[in-house]
Amino acid sequence: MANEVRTRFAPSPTGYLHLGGLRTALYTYLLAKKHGGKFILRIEDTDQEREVPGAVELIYKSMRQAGLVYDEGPDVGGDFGPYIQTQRRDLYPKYAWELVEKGGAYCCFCTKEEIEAQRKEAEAKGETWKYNKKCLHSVPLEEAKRRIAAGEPYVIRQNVPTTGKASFDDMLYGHVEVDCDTLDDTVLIKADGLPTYNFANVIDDHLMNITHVTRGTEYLSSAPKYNLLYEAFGWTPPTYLHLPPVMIESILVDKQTKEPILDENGNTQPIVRKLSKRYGDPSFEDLLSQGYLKEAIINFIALLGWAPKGTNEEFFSMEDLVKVFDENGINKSPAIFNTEKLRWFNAEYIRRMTPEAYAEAAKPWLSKVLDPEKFDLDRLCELLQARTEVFGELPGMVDFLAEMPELDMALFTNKKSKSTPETSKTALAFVRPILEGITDWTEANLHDVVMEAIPQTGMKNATVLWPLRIAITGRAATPGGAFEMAYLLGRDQTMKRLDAAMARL
RNA sequence: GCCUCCAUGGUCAAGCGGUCAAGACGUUGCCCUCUCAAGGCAAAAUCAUGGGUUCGAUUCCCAUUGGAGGUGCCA
Repeated sequence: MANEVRTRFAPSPTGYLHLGGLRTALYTYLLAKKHGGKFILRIEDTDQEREVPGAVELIYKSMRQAGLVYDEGPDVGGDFGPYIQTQRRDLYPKYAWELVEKGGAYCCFCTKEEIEAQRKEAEAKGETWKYNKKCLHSVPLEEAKRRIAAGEPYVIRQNVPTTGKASFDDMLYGHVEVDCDTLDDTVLIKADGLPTYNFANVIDDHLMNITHVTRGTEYLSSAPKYNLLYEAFGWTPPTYLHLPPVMIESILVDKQTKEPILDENGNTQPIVRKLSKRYGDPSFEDLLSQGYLKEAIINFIALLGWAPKGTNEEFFSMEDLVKVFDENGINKSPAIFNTEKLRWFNAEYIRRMTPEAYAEAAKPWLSKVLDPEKFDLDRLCELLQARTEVFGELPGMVDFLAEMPELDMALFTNKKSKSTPETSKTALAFVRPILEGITDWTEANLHDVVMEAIPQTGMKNATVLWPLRIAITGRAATPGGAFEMAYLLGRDQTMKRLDAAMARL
């Protein structure tokens, strides 16, 4: 399989997998799978200072939960391992030296401090800083080797041509070309001996036979430089697919206090920014724990900045996505994460569940506030399914069943049902004995008996039923009407709450 | 500042020289109705601006404006 497509998702373990990363992983997976190829996970942990403990495990977990099964990776093995860059550390210098011998790179003995000073100076003058190739010109290779042998710290820099153009071709963005003189001689091997991303990605992608490189557009402007590296090695560059970032619209807040920063008129200021953990934007894990379905999240995230060709269909399982995915449908500009649409997708997936599956998913949430022994949770689930957008909101929707909330008497005044405290008082006085007379406390009985009696009052149904529901639930909105609520509460609770409300009217 | 990329409603978007410029979310109204949902129906809302090219531009080119990214011994 010489032409087998091999893609890789290569996160650095600096925290959880946020939605932008998840989408990159998803597209990378889909690209491989639609060609029947392999999807590989590689951990890019060459920046040891930024590494967060436990982040690697969290990545594995998130990938599994999302259904992004990788064919090769640190915890599943493969023929091109190791798949963690720090475990490949001995590999990189060898290639770097090969490049040095070929003239594509050189040793640099300038210290971080010297470089920093130069950069500051250039910045003060408003110029773009670029390393001046001092060590390339002033330190011959033999001398460099001697100094290194003597233990002097050094880095290896890419030797970018000073003239001409560098370019690459992207599946989405097409041909991208830059003047070499705008490019800096970036560090390939750091003083700690580890490679920078700039070098490691090229080496590893080549060594792992990666055919398609997918990554964020933050690499778009440095990609020509990577191609220079491929050329210097005499390697064929991979096919590139750069993906725009995912943004979120929020309000401007203080980074420390998280308090909104107001403008001169005292209003909050809307801003669009990249999704980030720093501001507490939800990760995949967060959304799952809030009660979003993974299928809904994946479906939503797939459609964020991408649309399938030739169809208006919006619902796709992972299998569907593999079939229908087409990189040409990716939008080139950043997409804004829209919580409303995610909620809708989630609600829609919930409505499409079988009642049994719904009940199974909902009961743990309901049990947080309701004793399963005391309530007919199956009936409650039936009522709740069409009203559930996010499972995490369930407890707040039903807690009034467990305990009667503080009754707001203003609720007895309602325009639509023509209710006033007076009509409510009358209505409740009328309904109470009827309810009390019902011995078989079923929803159907409650409904039939009360509905049959209402015409005697000369009031419309709502004028009688609105106050009843308010009296026993204390809520303006409930997941069902007066009869459903009365049934769920049971006879004792219903009568008790009714009496308490009547006493106050 | 410099470099790269991008630009259709509030959001996600279809479109790829001739369309009354799809669809979805959200919004608004109506219907249904014992509340809220769900469901049904309807509506408002988009081609950033200015120049070209063309018989004809949302579509091609240029500029402007706006946005994103890069400019690290971070990825």
